[in-house]
Formats: sequence, C-alpha cells, structure tokens
Amino acid sequence: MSITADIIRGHTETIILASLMEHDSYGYQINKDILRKTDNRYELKEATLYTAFRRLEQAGYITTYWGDEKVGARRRYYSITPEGRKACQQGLREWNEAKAMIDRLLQQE
Amino acid sequence: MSITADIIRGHTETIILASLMEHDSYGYQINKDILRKTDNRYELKEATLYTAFRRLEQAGYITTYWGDEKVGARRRYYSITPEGRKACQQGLREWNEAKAMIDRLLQQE
DNA sequence: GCGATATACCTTGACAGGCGAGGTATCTTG
DNA sequence: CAAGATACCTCGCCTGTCAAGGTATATCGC
Repeated sequence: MSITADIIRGHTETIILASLMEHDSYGYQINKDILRKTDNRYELKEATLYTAFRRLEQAGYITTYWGDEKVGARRRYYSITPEGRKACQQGLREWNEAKAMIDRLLQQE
Repeated sequence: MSITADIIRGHTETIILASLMEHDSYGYQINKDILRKTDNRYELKEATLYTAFRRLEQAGYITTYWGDEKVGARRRYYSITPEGRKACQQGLREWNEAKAMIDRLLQQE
C-alpha cells in the first residue's frame, strides 16, 4: 500500500469532478494535471481513474464525447453536468468537515 | 455510505493510536472519546473498531491486557508500544501531506 | 527501419477495509 | 422484570483500489 493510497480513497471522484469544473478534459490529461498540481507526488492509477469515470457517468455527474483528433491517439473527453457540479460542491463540504474532524482526533496543537 | 465513511478510511488506525497516545484505554471508551471529540458527529462502527484492534495488535503497535473490574462488564485494555508511537507519528505526517495535497487538488482559494 | 518511449484508451480479478447483522454477558433504572 | 447502557466479539458482504494485462498511434534516437 502506497503512502497516500487509502488516504485518498473516497476523494477520487471529487478530485476528478474538481478538475472538470475548470474545463472539459480527458483521462490522460486529468491525471497529468493531478501530477502537476501535486509536484509529481501523486497520480491516480489508470484502473482507478477509468472505473471512477464509469461510476461518475452512471451517476449522471459527467457526460462524454470523443474528440476529433486528426493525429495521435483518440481522446474521450468528459464534461461535468449540473448535478456533477452540485456533487463536487457537496464533496468539498464533506472534505472540509472530515478534515476538521480528523485534525481534532489526531490532536494537532 | 455515510458522509464520512470512505473519507475516514485509512485513518482509523492512526485515530486509535492517537487516542492511545494519551493513555491506555479500552474499545468502548475509545469510541466514546471519539464521539465526544467530534461533538457527537462521528464514531467508529464496532466491527471496524475491533478488526482494527486485531490488525494493530498483529502489527505490534499495541498490546492488550484484561482489566480487573470487580463490577460491570470486563474490559480489554490496550496499550501503545514504541513501534505504535512511531506508526502514529508516521500516520500523522502522512495525513498532513495528504491533506495539503487534496486541498490543492480541490482548488480551495 | 526498428526499438523504446510517450500518448491514449480499456478490462479483469484479486484484495483489503468498512460495516450490517448477529451474538454473548453484566449492571442499572424504572 | 423489561429496557437500556456498558462491554466484548465474529461472519460475510460490499465497494473502491490497483496489478496485470491488453489495444493503437506518434515520436525520437540509433
């Protein structure tokens, strides 16, 4: 188990949604953005990423379309829905609440 | 899935160890302490709590002994070991790192 | 031209932690 | 004497993660 594996668990979907709040994107790019934002310290495993996409799609939080790349590999783009935006905000609220709670439990003075 | 279920996941062990850093305690008490510290907003499920104790014991992070209660139900006390203290500090470091990372990913300005 | 590497997508099956449901026993309070 | 609090425990399911495997295209060095 990697350092951050289980700690991130449960935030994956919110992290993806937060990334899509900025603009439509595709799997590979989203992961590279995460890597960049964390100074190369973290990125999602591909299997985790793509299973999360399926869940988010099923939940109606994202929609998908194929890009029309003339060169290079095809890209499947994702777009966040209004419900997804709500879920993202909700996830953010929950994160802040949980963060305060865990901080208190771990007694950080 | 409750609000904090998956978010807490992975912190359970550190939370228990942090509680035992203060003083020896027993399952029921630890959970009530957690409940108190979170203003009645969170407590571990019993099954989660006791399976975590087994893992921590197996890992050598805690030792256990039976209390000598004259009245009431018997209590199994837990005591943190030096290795447990190290693990707790390590867990705390990881939490702080992960917290900063997630905060950045969720773009909280 | 060819192997390596990067880009870009995907699925399967195993694994581990959380937890619902169920169990035991003691003490207190109405 | 029933109900609820205290106090312990296990079994088996569920769900998210991820190692391992797969596909295809483009680029870069030799």
